[in-house]
Amino acid sequence: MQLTKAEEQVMKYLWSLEKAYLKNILDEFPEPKPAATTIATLLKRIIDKGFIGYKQHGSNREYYPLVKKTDYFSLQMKSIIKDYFNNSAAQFASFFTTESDLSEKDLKELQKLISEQIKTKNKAK
Amino acid sequence: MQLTKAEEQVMKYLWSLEKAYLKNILDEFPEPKPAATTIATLLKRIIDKGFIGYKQHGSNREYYPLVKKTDYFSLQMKSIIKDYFNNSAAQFASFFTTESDLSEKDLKELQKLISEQIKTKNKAK
DNA sequence: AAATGTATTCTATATTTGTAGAATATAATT
DNA sequence: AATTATATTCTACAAATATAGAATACATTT
Repeated sequence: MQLTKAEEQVMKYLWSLEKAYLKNILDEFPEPKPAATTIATLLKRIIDKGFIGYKQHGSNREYYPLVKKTDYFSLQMKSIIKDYFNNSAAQFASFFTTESDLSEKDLKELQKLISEQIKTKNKAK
Repeated sequence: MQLTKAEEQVMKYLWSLEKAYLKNILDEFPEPKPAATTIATLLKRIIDKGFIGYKQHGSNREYYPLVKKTDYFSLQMKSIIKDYFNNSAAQFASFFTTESDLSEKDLKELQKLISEQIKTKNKAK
């Protein structure tokens, strides 16, 4: 299941905090802050969706992500690639490298990475 | 402004048709098709958001995208990269190449593309 | 133990989104 | 001219989402 925008925002704060009490998350929000009950509602919904867990400490809970940011991100990417590139990661990659306007330094960095990837693939054989 | 899921679906059909009357879009939908008025409502909303234009032909309209699919996609990517990669396309690219599990053939293809990119960059100097 | 700070749950409302019926309008067909 | 096909607008309602007040509960401080 997917997170809504508001839920995602809470997730993002939690990912950056790694673990947090309601208060800590509320503190992250810029003014005008939402009501604490709003955060509580969102936390509850995110828990129901299985993205957040918690440890009970007295009457409070210490929340922590159950899904890694990169994993959640991967899902989003897959959905975009499916929608816009006919499910082809290669097609996406080629679009991305030509359109993203990376600097020469970035491009060379990328080349190195890809070389390593290819090496790893060959080793696996 | 962003499109909602239902609006995006209509956009996708319109992108693939390039231009279309309501009927043509409706035809693209698989069974069970939505009501024609539903499509009409969505079209109107998308027009208000500025993503679609039209030419009036008698009482009908021939709709066409005002935003290219790749541009719309780029916006989505930017938003994701901003959210998950601290606004660094390079960071994203490196994550992507290591995580996307491209085939060796795809990787080599990518390398070629990037080489060309670098060449183009150098020419521009 | 009373007061205070914080969190949680329950409940509720406003807004946005998805969906479509009814009424209306125009063009093409009979 | 009447009928039919199609599209459009207006209106409406249901579901999902965003937001938060009221009531309640526990822990800490006084």
